[in-house]
Amino acid sequence: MTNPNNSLTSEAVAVPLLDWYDRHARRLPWRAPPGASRMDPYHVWLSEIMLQQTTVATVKDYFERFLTLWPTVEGLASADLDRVLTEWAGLGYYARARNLHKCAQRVVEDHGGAFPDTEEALLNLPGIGRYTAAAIAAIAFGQRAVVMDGNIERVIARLNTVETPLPAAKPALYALTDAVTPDARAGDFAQAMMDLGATICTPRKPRCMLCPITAVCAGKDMAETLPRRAPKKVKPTRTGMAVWIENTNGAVLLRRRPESGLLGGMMEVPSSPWTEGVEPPETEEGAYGMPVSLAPGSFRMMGEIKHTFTHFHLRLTVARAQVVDADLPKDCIWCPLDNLGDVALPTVMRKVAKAALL
DNA sequence: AAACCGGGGGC
DNA sequence: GCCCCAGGTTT
Repeated sequence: MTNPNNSLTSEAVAVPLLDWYDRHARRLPWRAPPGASRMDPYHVWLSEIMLQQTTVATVKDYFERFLTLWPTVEGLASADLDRVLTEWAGLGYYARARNLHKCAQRVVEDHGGAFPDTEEALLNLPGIGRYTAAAIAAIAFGQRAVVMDGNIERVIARLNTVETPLPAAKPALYALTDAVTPDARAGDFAQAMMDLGATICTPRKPRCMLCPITAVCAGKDMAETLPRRAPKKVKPTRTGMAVWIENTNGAVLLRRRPESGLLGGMMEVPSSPWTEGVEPPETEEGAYGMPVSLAPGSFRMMGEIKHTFTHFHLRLTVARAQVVDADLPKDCIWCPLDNLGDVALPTVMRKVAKAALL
């Protein structure tokens, strides 16, 4: 691939970068120690799915926990989806967990339990897009693949002073990444670029003085301003009221959300609809009409929690009440307070629980 | 193009 | 503490 600005070669970038990587590579649970045998594709895949939209520090414990529970892809494939969602709780983007489970089953059923070793075949698996297919091909199978994620986009935009805003700049950034990707050690190169982006070539306050490739970086004097981005949209605020309903056995009423959409398949504290542009409800009238009768006088306001999703802010008032009688639909359970840690509760609902129990 | 979450950094 | 932000896949 020709180099569009005709200045940066793979050698000028990859040699000092890989040298830095060999000396400073972070020891991570999913990374082979230097000189060790190749990583298990199952481990590479699991870590890459978790690392989508999620930081290394957050992923570490989840990764080790998943491998303890399911040491092989066959084990994960035969696990209950609800168990996988429970273990995934807190990582966010729960469609990833559903696709993870589906992908494990496809690997077992269609590929005899072995991950395919081409980008094209990997791309056909659920939850594996362009980035993850390239990363697995390079890291697990030693192939030359062009790996592009947000960190690498940033490093490349700065190296070449690309001033076109994202996402329009993506094709140019891909070509520039292709131009500096070496034939050998493409997997280590990709990991080195991502490490560099995470620790040195950071979005704000980049540490150019510590950068192993600062000598060949065209953008080092304007690094913090790159890459440029199209202006972001403002998020609206939605409000509602969540009602923490307890029975006399010390259990709380939880409901499973629909399989798809926001927090798909996760458990929730029942709440009123989340509506935009109104003040959060503070009376019983705002409560969701669950098929329960509440003990007279047991309804109390417990405070308010805030949470932000991809496309809106949420303010939920939290109320607490005692139940007298209930005829629960199938998607509802009574969860003993001691078992709250063992259900698929997303972070926003853990905030609700905390407010209700204070 | 829009939907999809949570944690961490900067102030 | 409170913003503000970055970040792949699917539809």
